[in-house]
Formats: sequence, structure tokens, C-alpha cells
Amino acid sequence: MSLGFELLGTDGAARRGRLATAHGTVETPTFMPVGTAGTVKAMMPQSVAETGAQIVLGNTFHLMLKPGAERVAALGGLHRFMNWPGPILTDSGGFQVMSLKELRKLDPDGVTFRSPSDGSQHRLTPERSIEIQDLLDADITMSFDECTTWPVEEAAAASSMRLSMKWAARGRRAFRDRPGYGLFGIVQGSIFPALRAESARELVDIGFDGYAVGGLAVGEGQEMMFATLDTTVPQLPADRPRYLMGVGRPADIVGAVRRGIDMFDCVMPTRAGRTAQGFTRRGEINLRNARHRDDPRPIDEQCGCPACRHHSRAYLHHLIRSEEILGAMLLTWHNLHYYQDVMRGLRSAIEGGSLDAWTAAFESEQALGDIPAS
RNA sequence: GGAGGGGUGGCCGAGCGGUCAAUGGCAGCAGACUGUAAAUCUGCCGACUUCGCGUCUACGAAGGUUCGAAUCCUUCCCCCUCCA
Repeated sequence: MSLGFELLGTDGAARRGRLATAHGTVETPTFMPVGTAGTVKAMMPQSVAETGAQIVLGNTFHLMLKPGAERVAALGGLHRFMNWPGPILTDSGGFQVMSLKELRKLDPDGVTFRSPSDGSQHRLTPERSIEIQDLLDADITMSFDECTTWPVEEAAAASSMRLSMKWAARGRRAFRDRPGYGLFGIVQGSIFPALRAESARELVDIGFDGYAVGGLAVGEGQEMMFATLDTTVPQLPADRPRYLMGVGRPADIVGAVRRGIDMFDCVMPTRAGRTAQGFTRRGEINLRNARHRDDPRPIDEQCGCPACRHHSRAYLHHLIRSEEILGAMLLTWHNLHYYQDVMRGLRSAIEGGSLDAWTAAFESEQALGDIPAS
């Protein structure tokens, strides 16, 4: 295995680990901000790092279209191109197989996409996806898969999963092994335990540097997602990192960490930050709402981010109402910082063997809800 | 003084005899967002309301024509442009 992973401790099924990549180490459980197009939207790379994030995502599909993988490679790779010196994980384009299903044609060999911006045709195969991620210089490369839609019949979920497994094997052969770089396989099978088990077995047989659980948080709900993790995660090798793709809200992450997941990514904190939603210790708030208009308090009294240290809810509300860019920047910064606070809390709770108590405190505080302005 | 154009719901602005409580946009009030086609999208937005294609009040003002008027006519009040 070319990607180092050290298991530092456990608390129940939860794990405290350390991932060693060519561009640095990552303490797990970790949350990876999504930087689809070579930027964590509304954030400077340095600011992303200041929130505590150690690794970010890039996206094969988006970077293939603009500016092109070969161009990024010629410019020194994605780290240098976007000035993020730390580890980068790239998604394979598999999510776009689902999210852009109106714009693509799938066949056993791969997928032909029409570009959402100019209609031009682009071909992605398991091999080409790996090649692009190599050109981008991703520390962690994801297998090209089909993110299965929801809801789905078991038969359709099975054939979708089996296609992804074939593609995973092809991707494994195409991947160029080298120190500090790794390839992850992605378990599919929707909410069907037998399919998840089959998928996990196949991937483990092939052998990957890490294992992702894909095709969740697509509408099935938290309960079914957790149920799926309960049966799936135990089938993944204990000595390799586990990544739950696309998840989620803070409570989703906490529940998944407790079920043995090490890595997460989600657009939630960044997208929500651009659409006025703030995540706090006491739940979610919408800064666009009139109730914040005169509120001199910060978004979250206990938060140390620049938005909370220097600015009131009233100011954030004003910026957002006025469509000032700074509003999106500050709220994104806050959300990412809060997510990282949650991850820091989880890691230290696992280290201290106090995850149950930590979780109880987290949940009861979230349940209290926001304190109204006096 | 003369000639034209116009006054529509918080604002801008369609409508120009019935299907108009009145298209749109903005503002306002909420909601959604989970490997980013997203600084996006959705709902509500005269009053009342048992929330129902229900009642009432509404398109500068007052009259009138008509079965029926935001839409036609008369007078008045404002605003804009051009000419003197």
C-alpha cells in the first residue's frame, strides 16, 4: 500500500487515525471541504487551512472541462495551480454520472457527458478518470463509479453496483502506484445489505488503499443511511481508511464516526454558507431571516472563527441581504470552522475514550435550538 | 398659452370592455440545500378568512355609458416632453 494509514486508537467502533500522503498528514476522523473547480468557493486556500482543514476535494469532471487536466498538469498540478500545498482528494466524476444524468449516456465501457456550459461532448472511462486524477496530482484518487440514484429497485441497484465494481477493477489496473498516493474503491449497493456486502467483498479482493461508501445521503434519510453503515462498515478492512462520500450535516457525521467512518466531504457547509444558512452548536440558523436584523451577538458565542470574533449576526444579515460577497465568505468560513470544531471534538473524544459523553452533549446542545435575541 | 404623453397593488412595470385581486421584476416573509450544472432553487406576498374557484375593498378623483369598466365618455387634480 502506498498510502500510509495508522490507527491511533478506538472508542467503540469509532477510530482515531492518521493518514500519510505525499503532501502531508491528515488526522482522522476528518472533514474535507469540497473544492470542486479547484477552489473551495468563497474561501482563500490559506483561510481553508486556518479553519483546521487538512485536505480538500477537487473534481475530475469539472476540472476536465475547465481548465482541462493536461493544462493543470502543465502548470504544476492542482496543488500548485490552486495554491493548496496540502493533501487533495479528487472525486472521479462518478457523482456526475448521477447528478448530470440528463446530460450523459452510460455504456458498459464508460460515460459520455454533454458539458452543462457549452454542450460539448466529453468521455469519461475508468481509465481516463484515473489518468485525469493522476494529471491533477491527486493524493487520493477515487474509482470511477456510478453513484446509484434513490429510490431504486434492488435489481437496478445490483446492476449499477456490478458495473461500478467492473470499473473499480479497471481503475485499479490503470492506477499508477507510488509512495504517498492512493486509490480508493467505492462500495455501492444502495440500501440493500446483500448488495453492499457483495460490493465490499469484491473491492477488498481487488485491494485498495482505502474504501469509500458511496451512494448514500441521496434521499434515503439518516435512519436508512445509518442502517446501511451498520451492515457495511464492518466488512471493510480495519487497517485502511474509510470514507463516507458526500456526508453530511454535523449530526450525520457524528453518527457515521460512531459507526467507524474516518473521512467525510460535503458541500453543505460551503453551499449553505452561500445561501445564508449557518451551522451552530445549537443547530442551524438562517441568517437571511428578519429575526437577526438587530442582533448584536455573533453567529455562535463559542466559535473562534473571524465571522464570530469580529462580526454580529446583524452585520452578516445585512451583508447577505445586500448580496455582498463578504457575507458568503464570512458565513462559509464560519461553517467550515464549525465543522472542523466538530471534528476536533470527535477526535479528542475518541482519544479520551469519552465519545458517548461527547455525543450526548453534542446532541442535547443541538436539540436546544438557537437562543432568540433578547 | 399651445401640442402631445402619462397617472395600476411598498417600488418599477404589463394589461387596454367580461376568463383581472390584476403578467413580470424588485423589495418583503418563510422554506429547501448532503462525492457542487447552485452567490442556487421553491412557496407566500390587498384585507378578512371556516384558507374554499369564499366575502369585501381596489387600478389619480368624481360622475356617466354598459348586463358588465383598470380598460370607453365627461369634468377635475397631478406628472413628463416638445413648441411659444
